[in-house]
Amino acid sequence: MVRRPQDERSPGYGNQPTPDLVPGPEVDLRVVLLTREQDRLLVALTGREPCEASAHAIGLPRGRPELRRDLDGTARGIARRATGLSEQYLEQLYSMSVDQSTRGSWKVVIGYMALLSSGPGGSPDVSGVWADVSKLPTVSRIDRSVIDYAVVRLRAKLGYTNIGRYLLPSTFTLRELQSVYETILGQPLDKRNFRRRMMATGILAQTDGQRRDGSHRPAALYQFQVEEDRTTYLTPTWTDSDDTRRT
Amino acid sequence: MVRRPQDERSPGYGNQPTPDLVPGPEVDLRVVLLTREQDRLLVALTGREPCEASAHAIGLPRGRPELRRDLDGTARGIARRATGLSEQYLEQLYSMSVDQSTRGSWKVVIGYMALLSSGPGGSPDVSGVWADVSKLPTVSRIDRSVIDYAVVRLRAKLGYTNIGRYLLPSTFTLRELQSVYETILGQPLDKRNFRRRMMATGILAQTDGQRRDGSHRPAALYQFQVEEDRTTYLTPTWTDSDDTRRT
DNA sequence: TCAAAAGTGTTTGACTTACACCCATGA
DNA sequence: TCATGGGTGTAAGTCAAACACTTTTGA
Repeated sequence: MVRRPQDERSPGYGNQPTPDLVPGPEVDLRVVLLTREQDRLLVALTGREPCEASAHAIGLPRGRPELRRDLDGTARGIARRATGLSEQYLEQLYSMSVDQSTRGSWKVVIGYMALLSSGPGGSPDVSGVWADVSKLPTVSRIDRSVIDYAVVRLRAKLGYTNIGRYLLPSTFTLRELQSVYETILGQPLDKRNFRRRMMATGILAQTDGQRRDGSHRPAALYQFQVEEDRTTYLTPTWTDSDDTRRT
Repeated sequence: MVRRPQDERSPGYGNQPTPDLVPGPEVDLRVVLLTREQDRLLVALTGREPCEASAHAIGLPRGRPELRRDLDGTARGIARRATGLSEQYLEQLYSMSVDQSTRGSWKVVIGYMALLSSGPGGSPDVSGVWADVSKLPTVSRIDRSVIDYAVVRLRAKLGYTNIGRYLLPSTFTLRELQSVYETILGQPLDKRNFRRRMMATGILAQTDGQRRDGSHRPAALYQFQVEEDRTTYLTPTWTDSDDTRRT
């Protein structure tokens, strides 16, 4: 209950050795670009340029912040550069500090997840390879952490959002939608319960299209009716704006 | 299905004007320190030093990354400096880019949430003020966003974790626990249903202590039995380690 | 007519909600 | 004895899970 309005503990930037003069850590963005193909979840990995300070030949598309773009814009640019396409969904994952022991400093790595629908012709092109997330090649520990966490988030968000839609083309069969869920969750789902649950959301609309896929009954094509309500995604929303006034 | 193993799009840092030479954005940490007192959720706000580039007299405790500490450690240091106590729970919220239009650049603001239990003597001390989150004084738009998002996250996590425990002392009555939930959710809860739900988690243990609080029946004191299973918190876990080898 | 995937309902148990009274205590 | 908050149980409804057969089509 006692409250000293101000005391000798220093507020704000503290009293360490004039921190205004130290340069601050580097910021490094890494994007986990995910797509789906034939019941596998694929992540885009690009080659490393020989000069880069990485012990691994391959890793997540990455980049530094660009002066004329905010974080999301930079991440989008990295995704675009890797695939030539714009992603359908982008979400920031987490920022972590990475020790650069040899330099006696560390940097901030900001992870992003981006989802890309597999078009009718299979996986989109990428300047590198699409690797199955369940059979990853050797990548750096950091890249590995970011990829693992992206999958954890994606899996969790399947439960309370319609994030799966961003891995599908605009029209799709219910079986394809179910496959997205099964691929990400890593377990089979009951067809009837799944269809009932999806229908109960009220955002699926049957089109009059059909897909003939073999010597059996064709499947009805569906589409999502409305744009997603982003508030259910529990991602912050703000205007990217100034809160300083001087200089 | 077509995959070019490598093509002319540049991987990695891209071909923009030698980004290795630009200094990169500043990194700025802000901590939403929350505690609970008498059915109000309080956030710690500290005074701004006159030289600081803020238009507001008061705001979230903040700081720059420190060379010998990682992000979480820095956030903990900021919390400690503001309260003199160590927080019970710390979680990174989100990183956002903030336009510093007047400088033609931007910085990265990394938000943290920290929870502090109100001790037996009321709110802990703070070098500043504890403000009711539902009646915030004027703070910067960024601080406001970070605070709002912290409350959103806290509210969401009440649903699937026991995060509320970090706002309580080690022993507490069920009524106090319920009050934590009611304060954060902003709505009253049914006493019987709440108690049943809490008991069903199996992590509450009744102690043989009691609390006499007025001219009525004393309440039994409880405590949480085990340390929290952090995997339910959906926060990434990794070893803070090197992934570079050269220089 | 056969193979293969599409499509369709019901039953059960678990969980959530709403709701009202007695209990122990100090003043 | 009264005022105050602590403590308890049941019934109804909703939601999730398990489960099997018929339909449509091309070969």
